[in-house]
Amino acid sequence: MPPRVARVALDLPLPGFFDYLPGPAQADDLGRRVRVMVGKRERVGLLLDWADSSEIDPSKLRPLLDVDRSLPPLPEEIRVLLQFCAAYYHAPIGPITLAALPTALRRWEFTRLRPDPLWQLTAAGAAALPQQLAPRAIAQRRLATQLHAGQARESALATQAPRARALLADWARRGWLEQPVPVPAPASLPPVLNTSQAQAIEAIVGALGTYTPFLLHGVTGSGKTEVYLGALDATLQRGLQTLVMVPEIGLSPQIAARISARFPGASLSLLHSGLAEGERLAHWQAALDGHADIVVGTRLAVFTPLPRLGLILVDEEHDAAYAQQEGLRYSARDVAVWRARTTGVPVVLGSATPSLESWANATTGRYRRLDLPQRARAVAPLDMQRIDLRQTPPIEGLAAPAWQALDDNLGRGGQSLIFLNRRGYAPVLLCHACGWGADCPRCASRLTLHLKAGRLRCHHCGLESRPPATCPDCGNPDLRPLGQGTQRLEAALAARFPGARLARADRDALSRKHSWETLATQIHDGAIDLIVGTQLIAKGHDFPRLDLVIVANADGALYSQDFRAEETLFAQLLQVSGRAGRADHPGRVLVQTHFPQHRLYAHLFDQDYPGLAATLLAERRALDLPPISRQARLSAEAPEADAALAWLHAARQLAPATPEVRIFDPVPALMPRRAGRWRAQLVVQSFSRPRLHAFLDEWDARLRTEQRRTVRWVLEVDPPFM
DNA sequence: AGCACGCCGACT
DNA sequence: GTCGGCGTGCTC
Repeated sequence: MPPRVARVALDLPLPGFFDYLPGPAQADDLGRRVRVMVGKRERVGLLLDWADSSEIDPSKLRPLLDVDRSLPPLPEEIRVLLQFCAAYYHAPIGPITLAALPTALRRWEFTRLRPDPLWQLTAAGAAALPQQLAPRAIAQRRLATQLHAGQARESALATQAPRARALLADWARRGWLEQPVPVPAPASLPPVLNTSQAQAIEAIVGALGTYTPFLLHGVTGSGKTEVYLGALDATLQRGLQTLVMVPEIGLSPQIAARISARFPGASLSLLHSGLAEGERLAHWQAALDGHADIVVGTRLAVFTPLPRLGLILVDEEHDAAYAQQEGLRYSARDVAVWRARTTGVPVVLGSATPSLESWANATTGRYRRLDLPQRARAVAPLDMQRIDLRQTPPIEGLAAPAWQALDDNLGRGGQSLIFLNRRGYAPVLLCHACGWGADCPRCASRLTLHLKAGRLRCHHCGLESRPPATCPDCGNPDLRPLGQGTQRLEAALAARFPGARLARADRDALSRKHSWETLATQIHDGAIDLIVGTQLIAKGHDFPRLDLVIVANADGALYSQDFRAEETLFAQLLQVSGRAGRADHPGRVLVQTHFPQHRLYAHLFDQDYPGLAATLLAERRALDLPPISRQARLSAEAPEADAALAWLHAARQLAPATPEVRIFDPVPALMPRRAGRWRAQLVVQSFSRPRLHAFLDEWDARLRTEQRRTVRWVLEVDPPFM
C-alpha cells in the first residue's frame, strides 16, 4: 500500500510533525530534505516518517512541493536518535532535527562547496611573483606575500583580495602555483605505552562491535589521549568510523592535530559552530558519504550521520559544555551513550574528574572503569599548600605568601599563573557613606566595574551603564570598588612587577578571534611570565614551562546552594593545578581560602577524586539527590513578581498522581530576577526513570493545553544546574 | 518563529 | 477619513 501521509520535521517551535500529502515523494525518500508550504511561506523540512492517516483534517493537507535527492538521505539510525531525543527531552522534533543539519541545508538552494584547494608557489612562481606584478596592485602583492610564507588554503587567501579565486586560477595556469599533495606528516610511532594504557586499549578494542560503555579515568598527564589514539587505530584498521566528541571549539584543533599527526592517511572532519557555513557542510557531507574516517566535533556533532560508525569517544565527559543550556536542552554526552547503545558500538567517556553520574554508573558496573593511575610522563609530584586568608588577609587580592612566591618564581625566571574566576575590575561598586551598591536594575545581581572600558556591566543580562560619579542615594563622591576581578589583579601585578611580561586570559581580553591560540602559544613558548585568568585557562592547552599556580579565591562554590558546585569546583581546581610542574622540577600550587579545613582541599591535595566522589555520592544518597535519583525541572519566568511562582503552583495542581514521583514546592530561582523577568522553578524527582517519564509525558500534555501567555515556561529533563 | 487578523490613537 | 501600535491565534 502506498504511503498516505508524509510526516515532516520543520523548524517551528511546535511539538510533533507537520503532515503533508506525498506529492512527488517516494517511499524510500525518508530522511531527505523536502520543500513545503507553511501558511504563505515556503520552508525546508526533513521527511522523517510515513503514516497511514493524519489527525489533521484531510482537506487541510497540502502536498510536498519537492524532494532533494542530491544528498544521501539521513540514515535511519539518526532519524531514530532524533525522535528519541525529542521524546526524552520533551523538545519539539522539528527544531532538533533542523539544528542537527548544517545551517546551509536550511535553505532549499545551497551552494555545494568546491573542495578547498591548498596552494603553494612553484620555483617559477617564487621567482616571478612579486616582481611581475604591477607596483600598484596592492591586493595582488598581499597574496604573493602570503604565498611566500608557505602553503595556504584558497578560502584563507580569498579573504585577502577581491578577485583572489580568479587570480589564483590564473597564476596556476602560468605554472606559478601548484596544489601540493598534502604531505603526510611522518606517521609518529606509537609511544611506548605503560601497562594500564595498554590494558585500556585492549579492553576497548576487544569490545569493538558491541555496545560497551567505558569510563576512562586518568589524571592530567596520565596519557588518556594515547588510549584514544590506540583505540582509534584499531577502529580505522577495521574500516570503521570514529566520532570524537570534545567540549569546546578551542580544544578541537588541538586534538585534531594530534590525531592527524598520528594517522596522516585518515580523512578527518571537524565539526563545530566556529566553522564557515560551507566548510561545515563539506565536513558533514564527508561524514554522511562515509568518506570521513574520523569526525571531531562539539555537542551538535553527536547527530552527525556516520554510516560506518565503530567507536565513540567523549573527551572531558564531565564538562558542562556538553549540556546545551538554551533552546534545545540536551546532554550531548548522554545522547552519545544512547547512540552507542542503539548502534552497538563501544563508547569511551574520558576524564580526570568524571561526572558523578558516570562515576556512579562505573561503581554499579553499568560502565566498565578503566584507570590510568600513573603519570605517563615523568613529572615530579606537586607541592600544594593552602594559604589561610583568615591569618594572612589579602593585599590587592593576594596574601603575603602568594606575593612572595610570585616574586621568588619571577626572580628564578619561572612562569606563574593566577586563577581567579571573576572577570572585570571589581565585582561591586559601593558607597562608603550609606552602603549603596551598584545593582543591575533588571537582575538580582551586582554590576561589575570594568575600569578600562569605563563601564558598569551586568554579567547576567549584558546591561551596561556609566559608573555614577557620586552616590545616587546620598551624593557622596567616595564610591569604592570592592573585591577583586581579573582586571584589577592584572593592574596590581603590573604595578608590583613592572618588568614582568604579563597577560590576562578571560572572555573580555580574548574576544578577538584566534587570540587565545596566539596567547596559548606565547605561554607555551615562555614569552609570558605571569598569567591572570578565569577558567578559560584551565582547558585544553599544555603549558610545559609553568611552575607556579595560585588559586586566588575559590571559596564561593564551597557552601553554594547548587548541590553540584563542589563537584564542579573540584574538577576546575584539579585541572588548573595539574598545569603546574615539569619534568625537571616540581610544580607548586597555592590555594588561598578562608576554609582551609574544608574536605575538598584535602582530596585536592591528595589528587584523590575517588575519595571525594565517594563522599559526595554518600551525601547524594542520604538526600535522594541525583545521580541516585532522576530529576526534571519546570522553570517559569514572567515580567511581574510572583507571577511565575503563582503559575508553578497552578501547574503543581495539574500534576498527575504518579506513585514514586516526588513533587517539590515551587521556589524562586537561584537568580530570582534576570533581564527584567522574575524566575521560579519546581523540581520533580524519582528513583524510577520510567515512572518519571510517564509522569512528565502526561504533565507536559496537560500544561500545554493550559498555557497562559504571560508566563514563559520550559520543562528540563536531567537539568544540569540547580 | 513568522505572519495574519483585529480593534483603538495621531496624522499625510 | 487612514496608517499603524502590538495582543491573540494559527500554521500540516
